[in-house]
Amino acid sequence: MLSKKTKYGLKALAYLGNQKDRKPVQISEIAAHENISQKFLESILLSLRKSGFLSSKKGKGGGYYLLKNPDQIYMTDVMRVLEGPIAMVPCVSLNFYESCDDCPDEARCSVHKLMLQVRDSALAVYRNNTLQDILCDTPKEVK
Amino acid sequence: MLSKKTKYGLKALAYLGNQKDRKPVQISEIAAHENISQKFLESILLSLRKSGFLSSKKGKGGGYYLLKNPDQIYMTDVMRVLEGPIAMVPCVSLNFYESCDDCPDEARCSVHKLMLQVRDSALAVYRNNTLQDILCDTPKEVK
DNA sequence: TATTAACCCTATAGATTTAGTAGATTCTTA
DNA sequence: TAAGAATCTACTAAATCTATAGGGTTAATA
Repeated sequence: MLSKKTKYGLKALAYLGNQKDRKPVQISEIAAHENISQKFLESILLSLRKSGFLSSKKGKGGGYYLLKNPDQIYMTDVMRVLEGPIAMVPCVSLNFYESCDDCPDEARCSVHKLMLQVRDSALAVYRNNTLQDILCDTPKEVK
Repeated sequence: MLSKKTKYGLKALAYLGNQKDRKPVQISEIAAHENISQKFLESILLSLRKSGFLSSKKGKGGGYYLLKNPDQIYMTDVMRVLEGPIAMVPCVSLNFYESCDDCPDEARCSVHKLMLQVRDSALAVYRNNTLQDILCDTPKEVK
């Protein structure tokens, strides 16, 4: 299951991506528009800022804004920050690899065999989508 | 993340699939061989039996055995029983659909747009794999 | 009839998720 | 320089999920 953190994070990024300009948007506006608990969203936006997707401005007229163009923001990176590993088991993870302590031989492990394929297929989707591609009214171009 | 239930369930199915015949195999044997908590495995095998993948025999010489040939056991079905929905959000689930109460328009939802692709790609993998395909020493045939 | 092994029910520690609360800090504007 | 607006930080808490343990019951076999 996708965590609400990821779901809200994606929605917030999309909301910012749909803005005409890059003027700061307040947390309260995003929260209201996307039906998100404001305080929860606050912590999500913070982690998106710390990982370099967003920047923020304090004080009056402040808020959050995208640091890059939507077509430069890859879902692979966003998902890894919000949801964590793309792989469903650590032993097939590219960025968060860990061997299973209960499994004597990865090469002969059924779970490994299957989850490797699942990881690759998910990765293909995330690599093929930028924030631009999932904005509303933006039909996905076939590459 | 893949739950241990699913991981153990897959391993148990694979263990049974690797047997030469279909004689009942005891829970204790599978648990020992695959490093699984016996009690936990018990409940997993029970749910696999109730969903029609396995059958069991009580008493001496009893145990669990596969009801079908490994090449007739599709990962799509196994995953749905063990892990639940294949989709990461209910609003893109084929078998467990639920609309999001916080989302006014699915067609214009970024999360929906992305997760639909992820579901399809995962589904493609699960549909293309039977238990036979993930057994050890069984190279996956290209279809 | 004794043994064996699946079956079934209950409880629980621990982790994770999803927030809510309170206050501090920083920036902008008047 | 004061006031207000907004982010930032830290602590807490409820709710759920996960993984496992315990113990008694039922059915099959020898």
